[in-house]
Amino acid sequence: MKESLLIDNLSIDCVIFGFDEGKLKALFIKRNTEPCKGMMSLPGGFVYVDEDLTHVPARRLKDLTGLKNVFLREVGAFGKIDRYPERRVITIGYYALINSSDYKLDVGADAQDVRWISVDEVPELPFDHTEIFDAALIKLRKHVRYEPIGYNLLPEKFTITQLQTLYEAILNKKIDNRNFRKKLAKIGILKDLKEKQKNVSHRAANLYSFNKKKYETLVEKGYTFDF
Amino acid sequence: MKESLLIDNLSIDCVIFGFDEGKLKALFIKRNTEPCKGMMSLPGGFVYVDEDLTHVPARRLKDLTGLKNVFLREVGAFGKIDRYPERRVITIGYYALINSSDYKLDVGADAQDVRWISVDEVPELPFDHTEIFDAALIKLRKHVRYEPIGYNLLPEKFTITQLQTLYEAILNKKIDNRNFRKKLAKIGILKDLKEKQKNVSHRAANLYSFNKKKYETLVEKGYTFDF
DNA sequence: ATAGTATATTGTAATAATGAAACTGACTTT
DNA sequence: AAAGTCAGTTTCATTATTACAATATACTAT
Repeated sequence: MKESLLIDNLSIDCVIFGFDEGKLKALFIKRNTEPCKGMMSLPGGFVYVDEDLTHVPARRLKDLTGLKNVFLREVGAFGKIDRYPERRVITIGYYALINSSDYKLDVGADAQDVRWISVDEVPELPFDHTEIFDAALIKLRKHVRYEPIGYNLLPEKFTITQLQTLYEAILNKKIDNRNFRKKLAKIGILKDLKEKQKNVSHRAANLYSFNKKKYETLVEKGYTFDF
Repeated sequence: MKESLLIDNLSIDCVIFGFDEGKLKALFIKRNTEPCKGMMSLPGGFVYVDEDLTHVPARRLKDLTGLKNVFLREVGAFGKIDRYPERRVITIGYYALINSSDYKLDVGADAQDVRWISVDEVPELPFDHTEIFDAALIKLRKHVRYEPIGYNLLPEKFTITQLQTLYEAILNKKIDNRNFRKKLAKIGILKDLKEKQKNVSHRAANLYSFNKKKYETLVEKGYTFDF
């Protein structure tokens, strides 16, 4: 049985992004302890003395959603003197990208304390969580332009239209479909699965997956993207 | 007299970049306490309980170089279990850009414990300082491509050739002079000072300064750079 | 089978950015 | 005054980006 100590002045907070119904959303939980009991807030946690810092958000994600090997990026350190009312606590913010179909919340009665909220409908948050959330969204928007990390928000197999809708949701602007496809074709990091969508009431779209190998080769060669 | 407490499990470390003799350099200090006494290392420090986190690197810079209002960016949090041998300490890395002509080290005898070292000649460093340094350099290279932060490394008045040499040093590649000038002219964030270099043994170059106002206007309009 | 509906997919012309060479300017050194 | 050195401009060919609309396909309803 694990018996390690928590470091009580250092925490992490996580902005967990998902993509559903064509919208970019984030996962919030209702606080069940004081201070700020009852408010929706970012999932967070403290660091064990015998635990690497980067392990903490991964552990928290696993506890909350059951998901392992989640895509995680650091947002930054937040350390204003009075950010946490009880005592001096410095927190490290992270964002995670998950495929929300891997983690559909029960809409039943018991799940009231965990909610997906569209990023433009986020309510008032406790402590400096609004600042952390805003910083995470800004970083995501920057990162997604220069690295193909958006795939982490989609299922294994996806259509080009889904991918475009995702980019439009994150960057909050319309993208020309023909140019988008041309750019993707040129970069060549999509693997054509030679499969079609099923059970759709219109022309079925082709399915693709992300070609990670190809992407890593390009990065080594110093290739740079810009969506 | 200030009598506040240091938080002993949270520190900051600073990669201080300067540009001199056409080379990108960083400032290192020789440790005068154990552990690792005598090794060159990144300047760092601990956080006071009544001090905002972001104030710490600014204070350290001021103590070390006398410079205020230095350009500072966060690199990230470094929190491996055994990164610091004595006890569990998590550190936040920052990088700073300073105009090294504002802070010329005495090359005399007393300054042996502080040195500018070219970024491709950095020696072995204690703890995880190599990791922090590498991360800082990677971030600088990324940031400099999308924001005109390089100006912080140059004197108030500079020539376009100096600016180009700076970019070449940071990005470690040759840039076409004609296109570099065209791009600058188009962006229009340089203010032509209508002044010339003096005491040079060739045609004197025109001097410019950075037009911060213009830059901020462009950013508001959503302009994006790519050098 | 046919028409209707909804989404998938494709091409072309105009414009802008880039890369490369040849030339002029201003000052210094010999 | 001739030669050297770096500053800065002009021009042109090549390549990349942008803007823009018609056709193809799969399914549904009749």
